[in-house]
Amino acid sequence: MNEIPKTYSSQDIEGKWYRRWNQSGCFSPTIDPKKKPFTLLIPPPNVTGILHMGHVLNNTLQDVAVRYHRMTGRPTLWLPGVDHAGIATQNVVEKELAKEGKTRHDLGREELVAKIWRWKEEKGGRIIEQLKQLGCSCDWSRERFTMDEGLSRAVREVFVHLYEKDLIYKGKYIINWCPRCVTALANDEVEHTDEQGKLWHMRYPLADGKGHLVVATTRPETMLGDTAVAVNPRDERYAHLIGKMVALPFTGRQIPVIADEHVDPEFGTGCVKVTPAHDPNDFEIGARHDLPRVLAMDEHGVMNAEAGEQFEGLDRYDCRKKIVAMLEENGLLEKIEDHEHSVGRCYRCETVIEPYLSDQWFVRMKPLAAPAIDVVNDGQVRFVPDRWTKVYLHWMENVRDWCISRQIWWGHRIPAWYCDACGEIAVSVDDISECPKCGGALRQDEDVLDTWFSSWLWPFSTMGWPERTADLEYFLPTNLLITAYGIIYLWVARMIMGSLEFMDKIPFDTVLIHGMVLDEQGRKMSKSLGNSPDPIHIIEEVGADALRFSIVFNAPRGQDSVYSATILDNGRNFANKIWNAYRFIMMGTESIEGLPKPTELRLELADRWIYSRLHAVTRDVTAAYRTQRYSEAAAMLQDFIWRQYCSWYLELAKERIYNAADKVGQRTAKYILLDVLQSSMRLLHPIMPFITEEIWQRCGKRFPTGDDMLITARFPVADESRIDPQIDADMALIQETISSIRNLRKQVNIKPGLDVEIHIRTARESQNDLIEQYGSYFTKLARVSDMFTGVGIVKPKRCIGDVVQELEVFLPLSGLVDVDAELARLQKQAGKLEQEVARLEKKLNNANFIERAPDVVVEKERAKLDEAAAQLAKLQVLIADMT
RNA sequence: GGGCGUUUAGCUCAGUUGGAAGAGCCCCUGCUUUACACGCAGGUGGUCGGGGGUUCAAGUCCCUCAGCGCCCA
Repeated sequence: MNEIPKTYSSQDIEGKWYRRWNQSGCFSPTIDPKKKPFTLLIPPPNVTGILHMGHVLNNTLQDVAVRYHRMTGRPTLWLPGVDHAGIATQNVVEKELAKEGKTRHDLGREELVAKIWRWKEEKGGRIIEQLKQLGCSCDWSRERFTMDEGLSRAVREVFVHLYEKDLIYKGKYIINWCPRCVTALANDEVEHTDEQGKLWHMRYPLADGKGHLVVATTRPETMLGDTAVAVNPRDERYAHLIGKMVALPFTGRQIPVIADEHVDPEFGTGCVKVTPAHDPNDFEIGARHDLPRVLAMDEHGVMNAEAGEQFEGLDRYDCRKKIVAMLEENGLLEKIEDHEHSVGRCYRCETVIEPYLSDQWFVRMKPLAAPAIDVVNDGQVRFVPDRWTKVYLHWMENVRDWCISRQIWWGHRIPAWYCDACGEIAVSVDDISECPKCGGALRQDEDVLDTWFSSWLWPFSTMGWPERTADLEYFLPTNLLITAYGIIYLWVARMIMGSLEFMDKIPFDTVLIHGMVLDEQGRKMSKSLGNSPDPIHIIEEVGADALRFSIVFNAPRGQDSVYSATILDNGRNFANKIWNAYRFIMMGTESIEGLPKPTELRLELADRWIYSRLHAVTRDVTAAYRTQRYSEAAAMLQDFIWRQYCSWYLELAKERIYNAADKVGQRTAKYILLDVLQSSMRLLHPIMPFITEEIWQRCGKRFPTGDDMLITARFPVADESRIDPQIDADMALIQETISSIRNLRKQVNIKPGLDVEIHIRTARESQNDLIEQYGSYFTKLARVSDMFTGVGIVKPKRCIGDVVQELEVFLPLSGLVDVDAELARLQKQAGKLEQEVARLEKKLNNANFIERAPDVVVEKERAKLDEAAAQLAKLQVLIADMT
């Protein structure tokens, strides 16, 4: 048996098991109408994505959920896929083009799209392979891509459906515009940071020549697009100005002073310049007051003819300089203040976003939001932790229309056609070439749809919709969605709306929101910072199991978690510990023939105790898995396997394993070691799938369970009748006494190999019986050669002592004792007890406490006081004897 | 500006219905004990951010202040 290596090596094991699982078909559920399925949808990663720590956390949690539920016998589906990530993917390919000195316009639309497809086939979806290395048990036979034929069909169906219901419209609106990428951006593609800027206070002369007013702005160049000045209607300072005209400097235009509720009188001067074409708030003010929209800039951020001759052709920042200089010259600059404000930048190229008025397609969100609010309010869809419900509802109740068009080529082209002859706009699921109205030629809209416009259909498009499929019938609504809080609005909320609109069903009933993985400095891990370690390197070094365990252990429910290399030690060490427990059992039980029947076992205290603990941990871990408290499950299992099974049970079992004279004892210990190990592997499998499968398979040769593979084996069911408080208490007394003896030995530096004599004064006969019956435990774990126990036992003359529960433990000494050190130890212990006693006495002397606290609590406190007082008295005797 | 979260051992963080605190890592001591030094045994270490309140009793509920973080505007 020496071929079992001393150190666990994940290298050969992980790939081997992944292939076997995959080949066995167990990742694909069998549809069984009699059984309730468990279904989980992957948040599709980008086709350009590579695995980072956030993915590791997100997908490990999903795999834990999936593996747990699969083991409970439910047909379990984890439906995987990737999305086409419009802007990101096109950018990757355009960058390659740029190296050749070309732009997309050199290739043309068709060729560029073909090139991106080729890139996708060759290099895209690498993350899928990486998820496999992590151990994700997705049903790869159902893998989807948002630009698959079926999903593309779904996108068109939805577009047409919404257009026909007047829920999609085309219009001019302010959107996030990147002048460098020359496209609209989704909200999530804009990164906001607080930056130090300036607030310019500008004087706008009144048209009647009677003075001026002052407006403050962070973007002076936008004044060229101003079409009004707004004040709050309740602001008495400016009431007299409302309705007057202002002479807008440098433009020759006169603009009105208007009153609008949304103006904050406290901000700046209380007068706000209104630029409807260049600011989202101003756009809304403009809409309310029917103001003209002057677009003073082109799509590249360069001032256009509307800006006036002297500014046309200037870059927006050059224009800003010029405006400020001219204001100064003309005495129109009141003052400049430092001002910290939020600046939006393109997440890809970091160019400052320009709020920009342009022609875009929108989805009307209010009508879709209403039912999606209801299903959350009435509990059909539940967020975990609950506080995210408020975040969701707040967004939903203030939802704005969704800009779905993007000025790029990679994605679902908008299925709208324009007839130049008659001006008709036709929308169609299938491509059309003739105007349905006049028969004239058509040209298709150049834009593509936002990637989220396909992602929001994910719950049903992946299952075959618009076809009516068996999958849809069986698996929808799905059960659990696990995702980070960053995409509650962008994805989660929209899926709820989409599913209700198109399927008339909720997409899932539980949404588990987890935190972000931060680096050691508390920063979000991101590609641009380059602060995420490569999880694949980690897997190659310590194994996926170690990574998974560490990350789950470290990620409490709903909180951000910090990743650093040191948290990996925990998982790696734990894997190694499990491996060595297995190794010992195999080596130790090698020569023991066969297995006893359960009825032939001769159970002793430690056996009953480890089963009591096993059933308790099974109960608790089951509850944790079911309620998505995965880090708690990890902690409970580590404590059970390491602290209880390895440190106590396994050590105690050694005596019987090595005692060939007692066959029954030997076979009993072997049986229980194997039984508890294989049960533990079942409990731990969802979190550490590879090592548990490997060990469980190897154990199975000696301890057959009838199951083929652990991945599909039954998850243990707790038998609470085997959780025995009396056994637990007896065992605790012995454990504490052993710890006490070890402490005493250490106190006087007795060599670990040396046997000692121990005297124990007990409080009751039953305790004598217990300790004497299990004297061998003391021999083994505390190196006790002779033990004297009894209620009336005399304290040895030269000894040190300790108090455990109601027991007094004495260790006789032959040599000298360091009296001072020993006194210090006892006095420290006594000091703690004195505090405890004082505290409890105070409490119990409080009439209010006795009167108002529940009787059980009072009784408990009284018992605590009795025990503490008794212990203290015994310690004081020991101290007195020392002096 | 609005909202949410967070502040517990040197570090990273647990702590489900209120009954005086735990883990991992670190640190100190001893150990090649025939599973494991990625280990074993023993040990040090916390006025649970400050203040106030409710309660017989608060890390746990309420108010307030401060720091940090995130989301929305």
